[in-house]
Amino acid sequence: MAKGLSRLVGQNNLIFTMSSADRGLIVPHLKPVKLAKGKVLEEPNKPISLVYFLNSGVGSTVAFSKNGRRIEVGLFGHEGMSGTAIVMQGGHTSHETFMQIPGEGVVIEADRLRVLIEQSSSLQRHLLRYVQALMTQTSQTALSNGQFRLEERLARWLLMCHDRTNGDEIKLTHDFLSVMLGVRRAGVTVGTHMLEGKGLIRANRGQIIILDRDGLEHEAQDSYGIPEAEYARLIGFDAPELDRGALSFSGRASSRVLRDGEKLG
Amino acid sequence: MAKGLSRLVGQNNLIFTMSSADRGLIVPHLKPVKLAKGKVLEEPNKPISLVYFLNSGVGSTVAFSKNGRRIEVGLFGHEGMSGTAIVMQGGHTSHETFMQIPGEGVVIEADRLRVLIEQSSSLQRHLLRYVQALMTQTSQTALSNGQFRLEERLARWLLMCHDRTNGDEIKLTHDFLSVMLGVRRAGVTVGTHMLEGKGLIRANRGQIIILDRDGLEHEAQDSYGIPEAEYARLIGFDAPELDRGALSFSGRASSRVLRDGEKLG
DNA sequence: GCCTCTGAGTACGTTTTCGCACTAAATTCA
DNA sequence: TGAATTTAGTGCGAAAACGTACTCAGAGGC
Repeated sequence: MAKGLSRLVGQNNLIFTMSSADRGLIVPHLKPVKLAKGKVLEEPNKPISLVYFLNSGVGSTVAFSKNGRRIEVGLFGHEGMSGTAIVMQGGHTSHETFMQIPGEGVVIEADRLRVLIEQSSSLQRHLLRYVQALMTQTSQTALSNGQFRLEERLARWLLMCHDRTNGDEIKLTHDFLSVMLGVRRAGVTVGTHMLEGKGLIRANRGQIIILDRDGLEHEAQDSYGIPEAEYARLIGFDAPELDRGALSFSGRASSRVLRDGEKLG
Repeated sequence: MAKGLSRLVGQNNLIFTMSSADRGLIVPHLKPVKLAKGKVLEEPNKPISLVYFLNSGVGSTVAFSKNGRRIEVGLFGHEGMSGTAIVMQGGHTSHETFMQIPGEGVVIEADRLRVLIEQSSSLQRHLLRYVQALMTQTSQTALSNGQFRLEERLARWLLMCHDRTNGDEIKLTHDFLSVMLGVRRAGVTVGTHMLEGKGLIRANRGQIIILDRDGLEHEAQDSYGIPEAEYARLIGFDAPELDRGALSFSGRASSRVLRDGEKLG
């Protein structure tokens, strides 16, 4: 099985799949940005002033409690955006969102996006449907956290990350991963060894390489897949006004042939 | 501390807090319904045709995986609604929603609601903000599932349920609760004994009575509270055009004086 | 090259929860 | 009233994950 959410890593799929009218509306307000690792895209309980659409890299949304417990509740890359509270008319959230794997994207003023959403109900609809896909992901994360074992959750997370990056190499530390999964750092080390022992990944210092994606999907049991299918249903990967046959992604292309550095904005 | 989400159990707070213009728009299309325990409000992967606003009782949204694992990802009562995928323009979700504690409410055709949302951006905004509050709840559930112990999660769940019911008696079985929390039935039995031992609740067959709400909140650590605060921020409990001083809920009223059978529709 | 720092590997007793199974009590139904 | 069913209580070994802490190795700086 090929990557579940890839079409073109390097181009934001939300912008790619909106109507050309909406794209015409939004593109003039987008500025390209480089996004370093750790860059904060949303601060908890603070009004969101900028909304980011990623072309590459991975962002993470983390919920936390006062006593310091934290866990990832959302993950997005070139298929998504930050600042969904703008789309939801809520202004901000209690979560923190930051870059986990560096990349680039385009950024728009939140106020400007608000205006555009008001102007175009089709744009609003498009972004709302993305937020619904994201909600499905969060729900599935709640299910995974409560019902799946560390190893399965690790496999799921690696798959989600793999979907959002070019190539098969993921650069991050066990320490970082342990926060995302809400487990011990040592637990991640043991977990990666398990997956390594099965020949599914190879792990070096600060790096995990996906060797057998199918095997990982099997390992993740059915903790992986539902949100990805929901995204495909709600957003899809086709440019709505181009030849569908030529561009559609139906789960057959390999990640290696999809490289593309093209940027919008 | 009084209940976190109560104003009037017996009247839907989303409808109560919308502008009177929007209320005038929606009320003619609402039909009162009784909602028996187990009544399915949304089926997984099926278009939603009816949207329910509860006046009383509690509904639950459950995510599940193919191999039969399931867990609650959303809970709502008189403060909320079913069918949020209509608001999100997604049509349906992969989850199941059903009544967990019987009650009553009002129901509207999904297609009709779609039209009303299109007509009134303030109505849409109101409902979107509710969905954001619900997302916060799901996120917090993901955090709880991954980071809190059974006893804490149990306390949290009881509090959330208490917020949405009249009085201090909650009628449900350990078996049911175990599905919601994603733990063993026997685990719930042990958990309730712990809370009972601390004098926070009393449990009989098919019934749990909240004795010490403050104690439960302390027990739940900070797994409880954030979504409730977010709901208050985004929706609130005031009728927007009435004297705020007279009706506002600021966490002082007791659940016992809030009984009210008044219904809309 | 050596030192320092960061990230990973490992160990071990402990806690939490599980899976399973059996018993007991309350409720319902015939 | 007695049988059947549902719900709750209990026990026990096993699995999973935890907290903590110490060691080891690669990478970068001086």
